Amino acid sequence: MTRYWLMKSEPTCFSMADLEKRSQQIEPWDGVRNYQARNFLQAMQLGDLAFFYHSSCPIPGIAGIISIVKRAYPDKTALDISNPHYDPKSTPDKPRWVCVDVQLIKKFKQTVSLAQLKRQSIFSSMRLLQKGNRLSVMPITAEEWQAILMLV
DNA sequence: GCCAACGTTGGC
DNA sequence: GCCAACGTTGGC
Repeated sequence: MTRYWLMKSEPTCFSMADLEKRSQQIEPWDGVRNYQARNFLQAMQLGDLAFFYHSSCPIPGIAGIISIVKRAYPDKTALDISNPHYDPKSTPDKPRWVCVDVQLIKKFKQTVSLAQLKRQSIFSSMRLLQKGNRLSVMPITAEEWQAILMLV
């Protein structure tokens, strides 16, 4: 059974438009440095779908749909001392962080904005809208997924 | 730039 | 194990 997720990225760092330009429109989703988010990455199955969310930008919101095309594997950026996400506590023997590969499925013509989601009470229970929520990877229910697609 | 909320660190 | 201090996230 397909499961649904939401994955955040700051577009100045990596955007939907960036993914669109990649070879085969596939990219490792790396740099996650939060244990709860990491555990969600590890739970992802091939073919799971996710919303690509743009954060910390003029119009925060969902920019499109991506698919998990490679299950969790060690995140090499944690071992690279020159990488901003370098973590000295992660080692090749005991990698602490993981990434998955994602592939572009659909880029929305217009972002489904956070403001739009907030306008409808059906979304108020979403983890994304909970006060103080900062998780960069989170599950979405099938109902939430379908309801958001109606806004595209 | 501000600030609330959260996670992590480290002293005790 | 507690908790204050600090760094980060992310909307506004």
